[in-house]
Parts: sequence; structure tokens; C-alpha cells
Amino acid sequence: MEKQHVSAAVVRRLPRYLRYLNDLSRREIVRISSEELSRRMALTASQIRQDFNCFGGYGQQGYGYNVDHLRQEIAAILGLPNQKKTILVGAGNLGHAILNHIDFSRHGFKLTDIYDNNPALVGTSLVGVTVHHIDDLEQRVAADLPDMAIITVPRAAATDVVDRLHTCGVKAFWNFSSLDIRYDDSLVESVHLGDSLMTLRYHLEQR
Amino acid sequence: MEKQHVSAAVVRRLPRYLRYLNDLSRREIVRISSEELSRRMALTASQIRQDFNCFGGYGQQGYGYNVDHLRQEIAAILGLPNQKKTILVGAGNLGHAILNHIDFSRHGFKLTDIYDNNPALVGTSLVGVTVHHIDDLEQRVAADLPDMAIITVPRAAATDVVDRLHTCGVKAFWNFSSLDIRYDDSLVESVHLGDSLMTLRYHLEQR
DNA sequence: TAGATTGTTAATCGATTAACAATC
DNA sequence: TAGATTGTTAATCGATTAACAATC
Repeated sequence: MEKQHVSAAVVRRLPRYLRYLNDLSRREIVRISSEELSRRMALTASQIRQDFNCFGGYGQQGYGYNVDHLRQEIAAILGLPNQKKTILVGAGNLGHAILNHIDFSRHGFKLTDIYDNNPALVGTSLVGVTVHHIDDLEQRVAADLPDMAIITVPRAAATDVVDRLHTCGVKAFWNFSSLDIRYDDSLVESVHLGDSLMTLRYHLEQR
Repeated sequence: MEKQHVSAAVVRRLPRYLRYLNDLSRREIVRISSEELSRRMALTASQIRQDFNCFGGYGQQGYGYNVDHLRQEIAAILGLPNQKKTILVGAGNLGHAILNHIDFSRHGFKLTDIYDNNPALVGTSLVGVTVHHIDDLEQRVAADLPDMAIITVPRAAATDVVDRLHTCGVKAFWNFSSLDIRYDDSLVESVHLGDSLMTLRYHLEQR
């Protein structure tokens, strides 16, 4: 049902809608109006209706939106029911944190491999997935191409690792390095922690 | 020199400008034109000039921008030379990763305290800062009010911890919990890892 | 039916881009 | 001086908000 083009701004809001809807569902709230949801989320009701209408009419006049139905529609739009294969490269502090913090299956992914260059880690298992040496990257990726790679290696290693991945066919990255990854044929979602912190520092200044 | 209102969109770009300028500086490039920078950053030259002009004329016609000067101006605008006090609450996987991954002093902060409820951690030291028990939070925060708190506790604990912090005077948060923090008198910068991952999952679907 | 609330169009607002005069 | 490039104004584009007719 995804007809018209959906703007990046709307897409960024979808996960947040999903969080609130899941929460409402947990509290066994069956229906919600755009008005009530706007109060809870600190958005305008207008924006909520516009956003939901990019995809088709999920509401009902005079009634509002059915929480469970809407929740499942958004989950489907995001592609969550269908799991894409992902690998994680760099099982240091940040890699460990991601592995333990994120439930991949609930976010539409399946973790298939972990890579690191630390001999002490290679061969061990983290969250049920074996850690392989980074030297085996090309061979293993060629045998079973992942849909995405999580980049949690130190900055110094990032360019090289990402380039190798791209060369052997990986075209999507969840990037935690402070480097900007950019390829014409690839999808990149970056989490620049330092940038986020500095943004906060700026606003702290203006008070 | 910060006269006119600076939009959130511009502020979000400042750290990225700084990263590129630092990189240019490292390579000993002395001057850069908006045109050349736009190529490197994949922005328009027009946007770059608009952005830099929110704060005052840092360039020179016919020459461009002095890399080092611009770099220092932006660092100053962000407030980096002046360190604000921050505490970190929740020294689990994610907390550890942040502590080891972020150089606070380079981002305008100074880490003063760490809190956790794990007895095995309390009393130990991480990145040179002692871990205190969460029960001591109110007492210690009252004695030395931090400018900001980093929230890396599990979701279940987040509401309570944040509320306690807010009550004893903390009015800025770097939030890693999947909860939305919202107070009229507080500044919140959230890093919603799950949201970021789902956004990526969406775009992976549309290809 | 009357009341509530959506879906959708139109108006507003803000951000990005284009253009060019100012000036180094 | 001539050429380059900024600072700044105007035009465009896109996103948000307001309004209201459609309809459950």
C-alpha cells in the first residue's frame, strides 16, 4: 500500500510511533485518537494524521486508530517481520555493548557473524554467535553475503574495514565510527556519538 | 558574536563541520573555499556559507576560509573549550562502552562521577573515576551539582533514575534509554539506537 | 441522528538553493 | 587590475500546521 514517496522526516518518526503504540498495547489500550496521541508524544495531531496517511487510511472517522492494527502496519512498513542478515565488525567495548543491548530479531535483523582482530576473542561466542578473525572476512562474506554490516571498529581501522566490506558486496552499514561513510550504491545510517554530545554541549551553552 | 537565532538544523551540522576542519588541519591544509568543502562533505556551497554566516563573517572574499581559524570559532561556538561537569549513571555494557569510547574533554565535558547498583562495581574505578552506589546519588549530587547526566541504565530503571536526578537539580540528559525523557525545564539529547536501526531496516526494504 | 474524528486540501512556515553584488 | 570567493538577498522547495468536508 506504500504509494506516494515517503519523506525521510516521516521515516525517522516511524520507530517512535511504534514505541508509543507498543506501550499503549502493553497497557491494553485498544483505540487512540490522533489528538490523544499528539498529547502523549508532544506532536501536533495534524502531523500524526499526515504521517499515517502516507501509507493509507489506517484510521476510522469518529473512532480513531486501532492500536494493535496500526502497530502491526507500522512494523510491516519498517520491514520488521522479515529479518535481514547482519554481521558485526569490531567486538570491543562498543561492539559488546551493541550486541548485549540490541535485540536484533525485534528490529528486523538476524546476526550471522562477528569479526574482530583480537586472538583472545576469536573462536569464542558472544550472544550465541561465534567471533571470527577479521582475516576471514572476505572468504566468509563471499560464502554468505550479509545484507548489512555494523561498524564498531576503532576509527583508525574503519576506512579499511568498510572498503573491504564494500568490495565484497556489502551495501549497507550501521556506522558507529566517527568517519563518514559514503558510496553511491550503499545505504549508510550513522550514529555519531561525538556529534550528538557536542550538540548537547552547544545547547547547554545557550541558557 | 552569536546574534540571530541559530536553527536546530544548523547546530546539528556544526560537529560535522568541526570533524572535517580538524581533518583538514591534520593534513596541514590552510585555507578552504565553500566550494571545495561542499565537494568533500556532499553539501551545497550555498548551505555552507549560510551556515557559517549565522555566527559572523569568518571568511574572506576571494580567499575562502582559514581552516584553523574557522575550526576554533566553531569549537568556541559549541562551547568545547569550557568543560561542563557530567556524571554517568549505569555502568553496564553500554556505560562501559561510552566511557571508553568518548574523550569527554575533547567534547566539552568533564566526567565527575559514575553510578551503578552493582556491588561488584561500586568502589572500583573506570577511566580514572570512582563508581558510586546509586543509593548515594542524591547526597553526592546535592554536594556537587553536575551540569548533565548520561543515562545508560536499563529501560526498567530509567524512569526512576531520571526522575530522581531531575528532582535533585540535574537539568540536562544524554539519554541512551529507549524511553523519551521530557521536562519543560530540561535539555535532552537522546540516542535511540533501536530507532536508528529500524530506520536503516526501512530503507533496506525499499530497494 | 449528533458527535467525534479522520483524510485531505490549502495556508504557513522554515530550510535549502540560486544568484549576484560586494570585496578581498 | 582581474579573478576568486564570500556575504546576503531573493526564489524555491519541502515540511508542518490549520481548516474543514467526508464519514463512521
